[in-house]
Amino acid sequence: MRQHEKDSARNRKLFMDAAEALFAANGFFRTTIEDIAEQAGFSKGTIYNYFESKKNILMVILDEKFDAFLSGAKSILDMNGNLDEMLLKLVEYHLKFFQQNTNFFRLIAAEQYKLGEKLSYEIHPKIISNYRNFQNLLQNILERFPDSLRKDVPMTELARALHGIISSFMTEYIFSESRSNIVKKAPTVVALFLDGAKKITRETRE
Amino acid sequence: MRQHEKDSARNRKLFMDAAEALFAANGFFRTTIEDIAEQAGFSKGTIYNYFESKKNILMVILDEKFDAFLSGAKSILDMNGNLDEMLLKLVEYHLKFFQQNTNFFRLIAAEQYKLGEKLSYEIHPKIISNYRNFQNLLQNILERFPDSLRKDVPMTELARALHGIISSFMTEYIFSESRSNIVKKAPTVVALFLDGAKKITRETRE
Amino acid sequence: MRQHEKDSARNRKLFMDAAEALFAANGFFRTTIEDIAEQAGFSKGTIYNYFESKKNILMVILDEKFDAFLSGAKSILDMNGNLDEMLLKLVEYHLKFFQQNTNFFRLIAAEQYKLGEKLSYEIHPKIISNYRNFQNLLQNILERFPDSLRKDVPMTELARALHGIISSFMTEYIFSESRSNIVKKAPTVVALFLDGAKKITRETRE
Amino acid sequence: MRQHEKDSARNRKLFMDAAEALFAANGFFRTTIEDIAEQAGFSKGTIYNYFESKKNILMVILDEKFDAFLSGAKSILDMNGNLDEMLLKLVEYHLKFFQQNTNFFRLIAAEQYKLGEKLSYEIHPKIISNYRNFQNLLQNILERFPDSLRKDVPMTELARALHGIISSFMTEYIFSESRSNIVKKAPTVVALFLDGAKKITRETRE
DNA sequence: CATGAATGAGTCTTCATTCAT
DNA sequence: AATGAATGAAGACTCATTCAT
Repeated sequence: MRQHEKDSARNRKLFMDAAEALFAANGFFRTTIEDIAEQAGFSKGTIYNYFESKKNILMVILDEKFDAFLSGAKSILDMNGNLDEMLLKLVEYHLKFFQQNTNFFRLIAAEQYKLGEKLSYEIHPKIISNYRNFQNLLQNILERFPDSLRKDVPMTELARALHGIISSFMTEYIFSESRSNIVKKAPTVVALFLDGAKKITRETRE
Repeated sequence: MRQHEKDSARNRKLFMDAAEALFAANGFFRTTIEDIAEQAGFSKGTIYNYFESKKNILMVILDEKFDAFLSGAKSILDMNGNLDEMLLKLVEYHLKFFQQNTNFFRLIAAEQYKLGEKLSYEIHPKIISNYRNFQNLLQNILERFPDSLRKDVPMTELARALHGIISSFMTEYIFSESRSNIVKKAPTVVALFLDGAKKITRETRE
Repeated sequence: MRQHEKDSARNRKLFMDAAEALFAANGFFRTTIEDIAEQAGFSKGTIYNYFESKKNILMVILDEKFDAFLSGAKSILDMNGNLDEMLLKLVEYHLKFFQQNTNFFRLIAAEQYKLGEKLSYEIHPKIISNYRNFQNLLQNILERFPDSLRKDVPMTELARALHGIISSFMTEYIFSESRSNIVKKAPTVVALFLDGAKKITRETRE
Repeated sequence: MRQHEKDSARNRKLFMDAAEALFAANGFFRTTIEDIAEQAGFSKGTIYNYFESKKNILMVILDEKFDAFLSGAKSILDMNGNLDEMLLKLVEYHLKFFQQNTNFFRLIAAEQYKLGEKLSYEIHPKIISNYRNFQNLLQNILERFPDSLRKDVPMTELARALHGIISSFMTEYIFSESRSNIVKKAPTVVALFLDGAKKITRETRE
């Protein structure tokens, strides 16, 4: 890789980081190309040497983050462990990724469903797909332990509930603008998911 | 109420319904005043006889829906019942309200975090406030049954988890564009929340 | 004249008074038809039973006031008197008319030159014409006393200077928002015009 | 000063000249941003690289012209001369400035009093202030020669009368759309102001 | 006649994108 | 590659005028 290619890659990253932060903070339509350029330390026109369009920046951000997130999550599937351990690892991974990419989650939360007709045709599927992919990973793990899980609720819905509990902790984190270590909440999330909210005699369950 | 007052109220409703649907479908910034007018069957300028500005339409929608949602939820608190029954009622209420106002939930999900600096100062607090208010209602119910609930997790987090499970079922509904009766899922939601995903000998729990 | 005709004339006057005041206060383009209607105690649409258009209101106001002003001024020409007396009468008349119609003078001062291409084609000539007509009246009087006036300056310019001095007192009145009796200044105006600002031995002049 | 800075200043001037001419010709509200851009040889949006808003263009024009006018007038005060000479210089200066900036005077004459509530709060004071400042300059000169001037009329009113005579010649120039050299009228203006319109034996006055 | 809801042409302003330097 | 002036399509909002009641 020659020098100018390294520069190029570095600048591209600068634009993407700036865009990610600004999209998250102000929304896609309220963020101007000039805002992004300024934040990245360049001037407006330069962006078009790196990205085709404003929309393209968003697409690239989504692709890179989703790829990174899912490939990391998948690598956890290859590990061994019992139900509790596996779930804990995955939940910890999600919360950690969230903590390191709060801006990004804010962004997809904000633009979660629709961004306008044209844009949404391209972006919405990415978001849904990522959402479902992660939920499938959860489900994959659960399916390895059929005997440990209740039968009266479909696996899909079990996975969905876990996904919901994880999300609720992230939402709280975003709304409260807390800076505490959310990863520590992983055991609570798993415990609530597996054992529920009711008071029980622990002995009878294990 | 005279005729023109009835018309006025009816037209206002027409605009709000149109705006709600379009904001939900295309986002606030992608939706033009002209779109809303056309959808409502009027022309551009007429909107300004009913609302001060585009932003004002959004504010009014949020206020009305949140008020309706919360006042309905509060009335459930006045009822009696055991933990399972109370939670079931509240979850059913939420899912029903969701089913009747899917557009609205899509809207607040989409605009959940940020809408741009100025707008978000006024709207974000409303959304957070509604979110917290409902979570507090859940917590209020849980607090009536301290002896039935596990002690190792704070009430706040129990309520948060329940809120998360409810949301995950609504998210699925939105993503899948399902038209099935989501209210039927209320017992599953409550069961998962209270008893968790693990297979257990029911007898030992009660 | 039947009753409804009297009402009609009265309402017409209400609209014109309202329009005159508002045009003067806010300018023609900043004044809305709704403002005028409200000020007159009617609602928007009613204006169109009395006037063809917003522009038409302005035209009618100008015509009526200019006619009144000039016909009053002309009647002074029919009187007798020496130079000082005649000028004093005319200046007093102008200042009195001004005082009773401050709004109107504010209006023509503000819209004095142009109101936009279309409008100005119709209104500008009226204003200029009135301006010149009054100046001609002044000149007519001066021309009756050729032996009393300096010969080194054309009559036109003498009349113009007098017009200027009158206007400067009205301008001061408007700018200072004074409510004092401007008519009292007539003798000063005439004296300054006839004798100038220099200190002189009065005896040598008469 | 680098090239693009020169261009920038030049373009800014182009916009201001175009705006000045159009505001003068058609009034502020009748002049559109697109008119100005076209007249200046640019397209609409470009104006906003040079001025914040349409209103801002007007403000900047007023500020620059008034500053130039008053600073030029003040420099005349520093000169020496007798009453006639000093007044002649100042009147010539005013008429010359007028001749070189007819558009501008047309503009402030047209917008002299009101431009609508908001705008007038900012612009009206500028116009009045300039008007008074110049009148004060006239008065300053007159006050240097108390023994040459009549005592029965306050200095303020003497200055006002002179201002009025000057204005009447400019008004005539605008109304007649004359292109003759108005500066030549300065001696007439001064003579009429100082000696009045009456025929006198010049010898008796000096 | 009076009303005021509806209309839509007209205006200011924003901003993604282009392109000459 | 970087710049930033120029562009012009697009959108919020205003308001004179119309017209059904």
